[in-house]
Amino acid sequence: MNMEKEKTLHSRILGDLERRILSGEWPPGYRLPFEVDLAAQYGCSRMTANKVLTQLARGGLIERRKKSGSFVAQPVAQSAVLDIHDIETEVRSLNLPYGYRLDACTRRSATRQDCALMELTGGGAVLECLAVHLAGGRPFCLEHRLINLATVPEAEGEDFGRTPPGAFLISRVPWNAAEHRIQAVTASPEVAAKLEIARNAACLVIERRTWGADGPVTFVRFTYPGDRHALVARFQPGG
Amino acid sequence: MNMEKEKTLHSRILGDLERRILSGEWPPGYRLPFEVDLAAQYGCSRMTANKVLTQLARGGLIERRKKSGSFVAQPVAQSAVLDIHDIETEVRSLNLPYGYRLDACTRRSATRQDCALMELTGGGAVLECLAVHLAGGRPFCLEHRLINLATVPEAEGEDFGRTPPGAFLISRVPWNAAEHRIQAVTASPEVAAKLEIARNAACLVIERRTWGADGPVTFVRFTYPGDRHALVARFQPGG
DNA sequence: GATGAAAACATGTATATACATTATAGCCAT
DNA sequence: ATGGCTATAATGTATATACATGTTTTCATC
Repeated sequence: MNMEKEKTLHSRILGDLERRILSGEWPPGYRLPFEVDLAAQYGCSRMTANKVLTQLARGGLIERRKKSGSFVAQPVAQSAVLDIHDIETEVRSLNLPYGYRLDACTRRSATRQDCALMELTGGGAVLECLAVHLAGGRPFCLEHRLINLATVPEAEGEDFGRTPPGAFLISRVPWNAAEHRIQAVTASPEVAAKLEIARNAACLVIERRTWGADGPVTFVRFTYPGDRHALVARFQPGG
Repeated sequence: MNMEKEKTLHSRILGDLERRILSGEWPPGYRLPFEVDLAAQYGCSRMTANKVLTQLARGGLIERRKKSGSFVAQPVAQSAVLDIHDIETEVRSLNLPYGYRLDACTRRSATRQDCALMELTGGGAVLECLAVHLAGGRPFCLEHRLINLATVPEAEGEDFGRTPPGAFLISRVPWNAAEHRIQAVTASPEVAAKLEIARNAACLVIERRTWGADGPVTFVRFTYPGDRHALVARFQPGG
């Protein structure tokens, strides 16, 4: 498991400090040596010590305060990194042929629910798409998407019958923030029918809200059959 | 949404390059200026340009190759950061009193299933705990945990009747890697009874495997009522 | 022309240095 | 005491420099 070679100076120091923190030798709240002292202890320059401490801080293992020093952070949360892939990629990595079917695509004024889902304030026009992603001819997941036409007016002219809106949006619309929400739900009769699974089967639901510089871009809800899909995340302190 | 002040030199440059990449002005595969050229364009030193490019590379937005230069990466995946909190913290942040009940705690030789769950190779002794976390007196989530006694021998003497094994492990055992697996499942009759939910209700299952320097440390499966719990992850390119 | 050595090149890492920023401690006058 | 000033200490950022590392290109030799 531990395949790091720690070949560079600062990665050796980083590993050493990480070990001290993670082993509890330096408990939460402990003040670690100042940059100059670390530099002296390891026989390196302050810049190198700074780089190490900066990375530890970015990784959330320590907290830095001017004048006071650097402290081991209280372990409030494990932050795991979740790679959320494009669905076509996901399907193809299972060695299954990918397919896509657009069920509906309508333009309308944003309802109150639309506004809530996209965290829209002003209202305006939205595009709503319902689609099914297929793997090996069978339903793989459902997509329910709202696109804010105020920030993505060019989406109105697009034909989403062949290419999923996700691919279009990823390649054409700049965005700078996203939020994911992962839940388990019981399949409604409609969802069960579309996914060709048993009624009341468990489904994994991933909702994503995306923002660009000009406000909300899109909201999308993916619904996967629960017994056929899992999200995997990994965590390595300090990366 | 965009609350960044970009006050330092390299964060301004970083923001500028990010904008160019995310807006599509520099498409995937595009070779960005060399460090020396960037330094010249922005009137800064090569070290500053290097820092910016290094951060972009860490964030996965670009890929760097010696001699060849730095290239905008193909957007293979959105990497979202998921903060997985301690359950007691999670419950208290809902303003509910936290409770905990240990249902079973047995020591045994690792079965084949135990080995598979923990990715153990050699076998050996394990500790298995079944517990319920309560919020406001009602079941909040189930915990099913295996502890590898080969790497955590001191767990055998612990009394997990009061404090959950997770708290003990987090505070006492060093670990350096973890993997999370998130799924939706249909509640079995036993699970439904323990969580006091309807039979066949959807549940969110989070499994975590943890490794230390000496091999697997623990495996834990948390089962939440699907309609009462969600995981939230956020993503900001470049952080 | 093929092969391999050498030069050129871009990034990777580390150092010494400088100055900016900011929180703390101590001091001084009221 | 107390309010506010200043000195100080630690981190934050940036620069110039140096050498290491790994690729690609060039070029001399066989």
